[in-house]
Amino acid sequence: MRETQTAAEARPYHHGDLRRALVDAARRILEAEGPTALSLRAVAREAGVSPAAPYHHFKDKAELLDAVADEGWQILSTGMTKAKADAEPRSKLNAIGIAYVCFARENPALYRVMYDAARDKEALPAQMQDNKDSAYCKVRDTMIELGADPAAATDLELATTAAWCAAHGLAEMAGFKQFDHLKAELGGEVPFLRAVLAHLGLFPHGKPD
Amino acid sequence: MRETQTAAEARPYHHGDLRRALVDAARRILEAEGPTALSLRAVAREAGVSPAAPYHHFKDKAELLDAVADEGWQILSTGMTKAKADAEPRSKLNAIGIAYVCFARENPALYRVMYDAARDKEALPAQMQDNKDSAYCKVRDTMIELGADPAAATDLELATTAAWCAAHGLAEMAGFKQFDHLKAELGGEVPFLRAVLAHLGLFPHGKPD
DNA sequence: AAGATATCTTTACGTCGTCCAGATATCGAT
DNA sequence: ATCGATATCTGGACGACGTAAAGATATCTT
Repeated sequence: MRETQTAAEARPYHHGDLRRALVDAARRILEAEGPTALSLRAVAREAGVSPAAPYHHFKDKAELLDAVADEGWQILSTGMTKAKADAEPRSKLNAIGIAYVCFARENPALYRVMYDAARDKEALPAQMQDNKDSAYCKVRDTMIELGADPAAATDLELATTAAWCAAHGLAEMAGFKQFDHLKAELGGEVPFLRAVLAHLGLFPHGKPD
Repeated sequence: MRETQTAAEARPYHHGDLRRALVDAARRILEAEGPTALSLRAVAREAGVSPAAPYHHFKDKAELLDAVADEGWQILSTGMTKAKADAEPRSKLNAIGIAYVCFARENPALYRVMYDAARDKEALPAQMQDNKDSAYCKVRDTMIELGADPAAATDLELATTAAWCAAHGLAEMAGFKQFDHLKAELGGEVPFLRAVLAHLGLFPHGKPD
C-alpha cells in the first residue's frame, strides 16, 4: 500500500472501506433529513460514489439498512449496559428502561430504521437474544436480581417480554405531540417517562426509587 | 363506452365514488400483498383508473394513506367498544387491551399503515382523543370505573397513556417470530397476550379475572 | 341549450432500486 | 516484475414510482 490513507481526506482509487463509509453516510443523512430522505442513491451520493457502487457491499437496499440498524442496536445495547452499571441495585431495571426510551427519543430516525427492518422480516435481530450479554438477557438478569424466580422460566420470559413491550410502546408514544402537555406538566421529558413507567408493573418485588 | 373493470361492477362515466373505491382498493392491496406493494399507481390500477385520477380526491399519496389509516382507527375503535360491552365489569380494561392487540395481529398491514402515518406527522389522529367516545376516552373512563380517582387528572392521564403504551408495545412485539415459542408454550396467541398483559400493571385496584 | 365545473386520461419529468457491461485497481502465482 | 484472476467502481439503461400540466369528457347550473 503506497498511499497513506488518512481517515477522511485522501480518496484512494478503491476507497479504503466503502462499506463503512456507506453506513456512516446513511447515518448522516438519517440524522440530517430523516428516514424518508434515506435512498440508496442519496447514500452513494453522500459517500461520493456511483449509484451502483453499494451493490458490491450489500445485496440490496434492505441489506444496507440492516447494517445501519445493527449499529443502532449496538449503541442501544451499550447505553443500557452503562445505565445499569450506574444505577442503584433497586433502580437498575428502571434505569435500563429509561435508557432504552431515551435512546429512541434522541435517535428517532435510527430507531425507526431499526424497527422498520424488524417489521419487514417479522423478527428482531438475532443478536438481541442470542449471546449472553444481549439486551434481552440483560433485562432478564436484572429481573432476577430484583427478586424474580429464575426457576420459573416461562414467567421470567413473560416478565422480560412485558418490560420490552412497555419500553417500546413508551418510546413510540413519547414521540407523539399528544403527550407534550403531559411532559410540560411534569417538568420535562424524563420525568414524564418515569411517571409512565411507574404505572407499568415491571418490578417483580416492589417498586424502585 | 362501458367497459367492465377489475373488481365487480360496470364503471359509470364518472365512477360514482372514486374516493371510496380507492380506499377500498388500497385495503385490498394491503391485505393481499402487504404494505410494500401499496403504491399510488397500484391503487389506481386496482380501482381501474389512470395513475393521475387519485389526485382529484387526495392531495398526495400520504393523504390517501391517511384515509386508509382513518378507517383502521374506526374499525379498531368499534372493536374496543364491543369488547368492553361484552366483558365483565372487572375485566373490561383487560378486554379492551386484548381487543386492541388482536386487531393489530389480525390486520398487521393496516396497523402498520396507521402508525406509519402517525410517525410521519409525529401525532396520533386527533379523533383518538377529541370526541367523547374516542378510544382514548374509552380507556380512561374504564380506568375510572375500575376505581381510579377521576379528580387526579394527571395521574389518570398517565395511567391511560401507560395502558396505550402497553397495548401498542405488545401489539408490535407479538408480530415477531422470537415469541412464537412462548405462544406455543402457553397454548395459543391470546393466552400469550393475556399473560404478558398480566405482567403490566394497568389495573388501578387489583387485577381482573 | 350553453357555459362553468368537476372528473378522468394522456403525456411528461425527475427520482428511485437494480442490473449489466465495461473500466480500473489489487492480489496471487509464477 | 509480469500477468492473469479477482475485487471494486463507473456509466448507462430499464421499469416503476410520485406528481404536475394540459387536454378530454361528463355532470351541474342556469
